[in-house]
Amino acid sequence: MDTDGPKKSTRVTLQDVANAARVSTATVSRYFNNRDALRPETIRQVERAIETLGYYPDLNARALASRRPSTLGAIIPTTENAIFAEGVEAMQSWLMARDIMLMTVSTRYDSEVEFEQVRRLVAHGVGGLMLIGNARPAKTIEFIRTHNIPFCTAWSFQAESTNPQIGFNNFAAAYKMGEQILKKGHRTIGVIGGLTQDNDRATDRIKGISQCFADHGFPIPQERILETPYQPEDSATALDELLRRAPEVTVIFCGNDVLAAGALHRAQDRGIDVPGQISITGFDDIGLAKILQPQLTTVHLPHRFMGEMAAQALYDAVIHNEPVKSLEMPFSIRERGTLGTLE
Amino acid sequence: MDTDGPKKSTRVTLQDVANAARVSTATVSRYFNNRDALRPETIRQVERAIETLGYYPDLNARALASRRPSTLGAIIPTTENAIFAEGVEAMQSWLMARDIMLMTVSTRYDSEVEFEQVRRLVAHGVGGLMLIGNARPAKTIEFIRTHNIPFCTAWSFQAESTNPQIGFNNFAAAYKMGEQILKKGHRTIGVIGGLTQDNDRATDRIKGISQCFADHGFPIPQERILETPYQPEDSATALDELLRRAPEVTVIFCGNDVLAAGALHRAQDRGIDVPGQISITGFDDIGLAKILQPQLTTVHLPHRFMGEMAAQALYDAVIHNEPVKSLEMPFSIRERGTLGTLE
DNA sequence: AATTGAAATGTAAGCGATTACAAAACTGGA
DNA sequence: TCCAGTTTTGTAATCGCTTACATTTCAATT
Repeated sequence: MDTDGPKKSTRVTLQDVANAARVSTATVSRYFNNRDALRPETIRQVERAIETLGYYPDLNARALASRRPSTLGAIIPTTENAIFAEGVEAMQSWLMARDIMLMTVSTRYDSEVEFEQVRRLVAHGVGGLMLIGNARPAKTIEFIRTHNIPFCTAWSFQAESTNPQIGFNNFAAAYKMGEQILKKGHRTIGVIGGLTQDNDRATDRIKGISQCFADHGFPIPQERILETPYQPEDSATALDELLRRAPEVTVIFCGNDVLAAGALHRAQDRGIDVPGQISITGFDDIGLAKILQPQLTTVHLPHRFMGEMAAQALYDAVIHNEPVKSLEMPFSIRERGTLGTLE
Repeated sequence: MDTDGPKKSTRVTLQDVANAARVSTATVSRYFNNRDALRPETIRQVERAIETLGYYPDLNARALASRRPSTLGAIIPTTENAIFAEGVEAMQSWLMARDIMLMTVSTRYDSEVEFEQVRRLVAHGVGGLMLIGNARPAKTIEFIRTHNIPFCTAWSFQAESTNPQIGFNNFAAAYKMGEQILKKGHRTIGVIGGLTQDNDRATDRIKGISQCFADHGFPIPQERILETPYQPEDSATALDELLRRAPEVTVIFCGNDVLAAGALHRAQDRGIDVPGQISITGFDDIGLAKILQPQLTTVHLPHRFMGEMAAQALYDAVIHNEPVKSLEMPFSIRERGTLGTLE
């Protein structure tokens, strides 16, 4: 069919450099991994050879020979909204500075897909894995443990979990937001949460707000708690449903900022003033929160910091063989425009 | 210097499977790569061995031995807003189904960083690369070409570029949006574009809208064209500046949806009705466009399709040694709420 | 039963690196 | 000058896989 000759991109190898520098491959290898063991004179020779040949090491071959992985994996529910982007980006930068590549894949919130992705990443040789949250079929963690791969979960910190976790307490954060809401005078609340199946973050957030209101004497009736998929449209629909069921609510606690955006949007569409008639709160504090009109009152999380900590933990585990230890991240409420005071 | 003990996660290897199945490693390898060459009987044996041992191939070792890469790279300006996320996600899925991993890294819109990332990905052994747009220092493409790595650029299609491109004509799309704006009766326009340095998309979009208005007899004065970084806050500031310079504008063309969101937000903050007093248009049609209130009138792009096409092109190049051929994607205007009619 | 060619399998040499271990080249006393 | 101890370098095995080539197996002919 085509006449493009075979690709002969003859890679420059260690051997080539060794030849050019008139030393052995071991010496060139040492140049990269153990430079102190070399005479300055030798270093210069090798340096020159590398320079003129334009050599750079094949990181996969290195990983194979050294039994030291050059990649880590991050498995997140979705890349299409910003919730995880910032944290993963921070992770990536941190690792990259140490010559480790982060392979990021997504699961579309499906734990079977997640399992598949774990297998794939392991096959691709990642030395460690980061997963989101703790809720999933046992086989996934079993698989990882069986293959002796360091891992941590993130975006969630649950005292009861045995996973190494770099995350925050979703329950407590939601509880705190609840207190804030109560402080503003609200007593009648509706909840639009994410799907709780295999999602401990969604679950804990709903639990947190529920517990808070119950503790203060205003338990939330079941029919005022809705679960909905992770799309603004779904959230908009949920808002309609919620107002149908309980038109008397004065505030709506949303499981995350995207849901809050959808609810806010629909409310405004229906001519409902926010926060005049109804208040709305979000969770995560992604960039979106500040673009909305009014700006979203939401729970702020240290995404970048969390990403870096996860990176570091995994790195230490893979390179220095340290156990991954859990770390609880702080959170805080960001008061902006969507939570109003009720006289 | 620390005493990190050796990691002893004994991997199950081809050899192990071969032993268990009482065949040679070549046969087991054939099981994966050339199954037809095997007797059904043999296939079953190998299958059983694989099953009981829980074996899965080391994709890096395979890539090394077969000289067939198992990874591709995508280098995008940012992962933190959704502009590229959807396309890259589609790319990823497409490739994953073919056992190829996509390594995605970001440049923060810095072409030096981009160059570094290219080097890194190449060192990590990617078989092909996707970059965004055509504007960058020559050395980057030279480097890629020198190393004989198949590549394509995306999100931009320029007749004058010699790169293989899987993208759309930003100039034409902006021009078309201009016509739409004119059709609504607007004559006095302001432009908030992204930074044009090393960014052909931002450049072409500004050129497109400018050309359109000029062609129709309403050339846009230089002072009504602003360039701003890629953050909603910057765009908000730009809006202030624009209204200071030219309070008479009736419509603002924004270089992308994020900028449009920022401008919209600020306008509303200032009590300006959109689209009553001022119209705003976006570009890209990311999820955000439909969350805003009112929804954004913007240029719709086939993100997923583009991602898949890029994946396919690169795949064919890497696996079947075909040259990467350019492909122009269609675009369309999505009329929503932020572009009003002027009587 | 012998022959033969195709089909199935095995042997062993890489792929591009790292790293025990061995050998060679320096050191500085005695 | 010689020797022991340190540094520096080289040799060659190895990582987990693929694949050219060699060998064996087997069914179909004669």
